[in-house]
Order: sequence, then structure tokens, then C-alpha cells
Amino acid sequence: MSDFITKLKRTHHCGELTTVRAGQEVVLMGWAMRRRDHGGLIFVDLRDRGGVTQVVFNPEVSGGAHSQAHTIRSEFCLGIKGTVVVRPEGQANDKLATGQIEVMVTDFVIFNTSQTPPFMLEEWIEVNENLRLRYRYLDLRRPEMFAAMKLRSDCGQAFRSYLGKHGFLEVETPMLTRSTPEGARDFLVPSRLSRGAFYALPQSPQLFKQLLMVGGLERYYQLARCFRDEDLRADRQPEFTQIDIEMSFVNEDDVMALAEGMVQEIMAVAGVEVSLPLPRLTYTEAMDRFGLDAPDLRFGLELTDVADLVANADFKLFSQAASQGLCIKAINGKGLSEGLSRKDLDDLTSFVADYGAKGMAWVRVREDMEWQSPIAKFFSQEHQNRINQRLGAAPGDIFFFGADHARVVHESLGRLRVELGRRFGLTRDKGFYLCWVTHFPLLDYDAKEKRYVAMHHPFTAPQAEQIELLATDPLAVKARAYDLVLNGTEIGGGSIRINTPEMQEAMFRVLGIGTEEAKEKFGFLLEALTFGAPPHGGIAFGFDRLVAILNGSPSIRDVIAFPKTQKGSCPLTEAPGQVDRTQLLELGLRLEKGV
RNA sequence: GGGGGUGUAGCUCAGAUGGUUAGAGCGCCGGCCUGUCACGCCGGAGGCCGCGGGUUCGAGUCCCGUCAUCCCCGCCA
Repeated sequence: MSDFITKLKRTHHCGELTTVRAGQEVVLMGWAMRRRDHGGLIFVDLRDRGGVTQVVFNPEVSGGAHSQAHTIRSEFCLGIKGTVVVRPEGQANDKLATGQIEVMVTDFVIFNTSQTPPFMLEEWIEVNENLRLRYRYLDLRRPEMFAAMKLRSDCGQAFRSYLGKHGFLEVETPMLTRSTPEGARDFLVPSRLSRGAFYALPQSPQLFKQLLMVGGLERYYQLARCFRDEDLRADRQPEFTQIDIEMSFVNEDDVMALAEGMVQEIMAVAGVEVSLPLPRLTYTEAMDRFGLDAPDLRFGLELTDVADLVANADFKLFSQAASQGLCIKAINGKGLSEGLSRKDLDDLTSFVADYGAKGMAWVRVREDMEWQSPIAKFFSQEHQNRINQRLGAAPGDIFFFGADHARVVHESLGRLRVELGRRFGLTRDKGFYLCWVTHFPLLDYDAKEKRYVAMHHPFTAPQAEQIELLATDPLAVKARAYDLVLNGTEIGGGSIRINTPEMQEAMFRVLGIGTEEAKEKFGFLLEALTFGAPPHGGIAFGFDRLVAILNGSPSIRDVIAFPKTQKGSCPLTEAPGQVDRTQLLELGLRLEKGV
């Protein structure tokens, strides 16, 4: 028997046998998915990563194999040898790729038995995610999970082959690096050899890839693991993977052209055709029309400025807002009025409250084009007509208004727009809509810390003709930055970088980082820029997000082999865990009591 | 740090108004079955109702706390 096991050599995968192989002897290896034991005939659905084949144990073909087959249970790991036979008349299974044939077993081996799995692996069963993660190795046996892993791998291959073809070098940058201020919280690693000092895990390879450009590599890429110690979300994990790219002697158009060609090839892996060049919007246009810097172009419901139309209406909320120069915009929910109950509107009002909107005025357009709304009485027929006209009103429409600082109106109406799209299925089966968003502001003002902060990161170059504005009107300065947006999700972002020490120092000054501090924290970069740093720029894509969207997954956890829960723990390994006292001693660490 | 949802058999869930012995489907175990394919039939086992307090004659159900998990806000250049 042991001789049989060691000599048994797999000839096919379970998904590939067809009638062409009829009569042929084959060896399959995989897991028993289901056993249908008729006492006489025993059927087992054998599954491996390639698919499923029905194998048959017939007492008249092999009595020994048949009697042992009674012991087969779910997830037993098997090797079977048998003959491919065309199924008898009327016994084909159209639901199975291999349903025209079956394998008549002549001999088989149980490589390993299995406990009863804690959950069934059939894909139609929804299982608690925590349980799936605790037994991820079983979860991964599900065809759906294999498909996700395969898609991820194929996308990675497409990315590597595309960039390899375009002369890029793959370079690994350090995982143990130094903590950088600004940005996210770092994961720290205590150093044993330098007591009291810490490495940080990289939030991104940003500085290293710039140094590679100074190093003359000209074209770099990496499938880079990045770490950020912040709270998790469906699309945020503490460690995630970035497609990281940097190029020398390029401008925005060069990087964007390279990147969209790459995205086109990656998406082709998922069977998605992308035509180039991709549409571009400026940041200002995106905010004006969609309220968000990551517009979902799969549907309309765009924002419309109505400030001029309501300025002199009797509705104080609007007229006052207009006189203060605040932003007043509206969305026309085309044909959605009927689908929204009073309770839905209350829900949506509290929905926008999450984004700072103090209220939400709405107007239903009746059959006769009259307004039905709590605020209708404040608007003359003239006002109503003009607003109807601008919003392209038709019976059955519903308007939503926002009046506040532009930031609040854009955020709340922008999110409302997406929420309406989701609720009414406006995004369903619409395919994939990509666009670039360009000309982001270079800076944002942090009211809490009372200083300017980089919108992208402090190494992003300002638009060349606006550099003087940096001193006089910093918020007006646009960056040489660009984001790639897919169906309303930012999947990539990058910029042309600052490549002279003077400009970089000026940037640090604007950000309130003093010369001493800059030297201490970024001295190595500033110094590198003094040695003939070439003009350069690049881009980074959220690989997990991209694959999740292509896979149709609501969470990136579905395309990560071993993801963390929302508390950052791993149900499988139970990380993070306690460590021995001796380990702490070696590192010179002591835990505070009561913490 | 904050808001919301969930937690009942191995899994997915049901258990109005507090009331006898907590249910179903699937899975599991045993038996029968030679054309099933989410096989079928017969029988069976399986429960700290997340955990800890409280209210009550009586709590799966009500209250407080806590833990786990999910979604969101903050945070994430």
C-alpha cells in the first residue's frame, strides 16, 4: 500500500476531464467534498483547486476500494486512480464543468482523514467571517476564495510583466526603517542592538523610491507591503499592499500614460476592457459636480449650484447663506421621489448629518410640476420655475439642497449622491468607470493644529507657475498630483516630486517644519537632493482595493489570504500576543502596570 | 474616542406582549439503499441562549456593565 502511495502520480486536475479522455486511466488528487453512499454505488465529489469531478466506487469494479470508500468523510484528502467514463444516458450533470464524465475508481488512498469541518465549504452558505478567519485554511479551499487568490496573483503578474516590459527594475526597500513624522501612526519595532531605539515599519516606500531616483535607477517598481497603525475599515487593513512606481525625467502626462496602460492590462486579467486615454477631471471640477474628490461616474445625479437662484427667496436659511457667500447646491434625484418615504428622507437627513450637514431640505416635484415640500411656501412660483428649469425637473423628481460652507455641502451632498446610487441600484452592473482627478490643492489647513498640512505628502511638487503663491496664498496653490478613481474609489495616487533642496525646504517652511526639525527628520532626503537629484515622479496603487473591486468584493479582506479583524487581531494565530519576560528584557522594555 | 448592528445546537437562523421540557433546516452519528450529484428513507445525539451583575415569584426575552465581531464618524499625508 505504501508503495502505491509513493508511486501515485497525479495526471489531471479535477476540473479538466471531458469526454475526450474517455477510456483513459487517470490519477486525481484532492478533497472529498460530498459523499453520496448508496450502499452499492458510492459517489464522491472530488475537489481540487481546478474544479470538481465525480468519482464512482463500484463494488463490481473494485470491491476493496468500494468497502474502504464507506469511511470517506467531508474534507478527507484523497488520491484516486481510475478510468474516465462517459456517464450513462441521462446522468450528465450540466451544473458541473466535468458533468459529462465520471471516474470509475479502481484504487485509491486516503492521504489524510479530516475532522468534521466547523462549517460547510459550499459557496452558497454564508458563514460568520470570524469563524472563516479562524479556519482560514479551510475557507481558502472554497472555490470562491481560490478564485480571489488567483485573480490577485494574476493581477500581480500582469503588473510585473507590464513594468518589466517598460524597463522598470523591481527593487525591495527596507521593512525596518525609521519613524517619520506626519502621516499615519507607525508600527514600531524595538531594536535589541540599539537599546531604547526603534525601527518603524514603512507606511509606504515613498522616501526610498525617491532615493532610488537620485540613485539613477530611473524606473522602479515594487509590490510593496505597507503598514499603518490606524483604525480599520472594510477597505483598510493595518498591513496592505501597494503597487509602487517611480520614474525619472518625466512629467504628469508620462506617469499617467504609463499608469493607465498598466491598469488596462491588469483589468484585462479580470476580463474588463478599458479604452484609453482615460477621462480627466480637475479636482475643482470633481468637487463642483460630484462633491467628492473620487467621483463615481457610473451614474448622474450631479450637484448643481443654485445660490444665485435662491439668494432673494423668502427662505431665510438660503438667503442668509447666499449673503454670507456660502455654498448652496442641489441634487436632482431623477424619478426617485416615489421610492423615498418620509422615513427614508429622515434617514437620509441623519445620514448627511454624519458629514456635518445641519439639515437637508428636500422638494418633491408633483405631476403638475408644483413643489411638495416643507419649504415650498417660501418660494414664489417664479423661483420654483427657475429652479425647476436649472435642475431639469420632471414629475416624480426629488431635489435635495445643501447650504453651508462648500466643504460641508460637497461632502454631504456628495455622499448623499453615492448613497442614492447605492439604494436605487444605479451602480449595479454598470461596469467599470475610471477617471483621473488632477490639480489637487497642494495644501490643506488644519484648524485644530493651526497650520498647513500637505494634502498628498510633503514631497509633492507645486504647479511651477504658482510657486510664488506659496508665500502669499498657500491654499490657492495646486499640486502636480493626480489620483486614479475607479467606480468612486480612489485606487491610485501620485505626483511629480520636489527635486531640489531649496524647494523642499520651502515646502517644509510652509508646513511649519523648522530647519532643525527638517534636518533631523528628513536630513538624508534633503542631502540627497543636493547631489543632482533628477526630476521625478510616480504613483502608487492600492493593490488590495483594486483586486477587491475587480473581484466584486465589498471588503479587501476577501482578497487577502490572512486578513486582520477590525481590532487588528488575527483569529487564526491569535496575534497580537503576549511575549516572554526574557524577550522584553533583551529589548530593554518594561510594561507599565495597569496599562 | 464616538454612533449603529449582531451574538441562541457544529453551521445558518426562528423564538410578539417576561411564563411549563428552547425550536427548524443543514451538518454530525447509526441503520437501509446500484445512478446519485445540495441523493433518498428510518432512527439518534447535540444548548453556560457570548460573559458578569441586576429587576422579578419567574429572564433567551427587560435594565446596567463587559467581551467578541461587523458597518460608519473621527483617524488614515
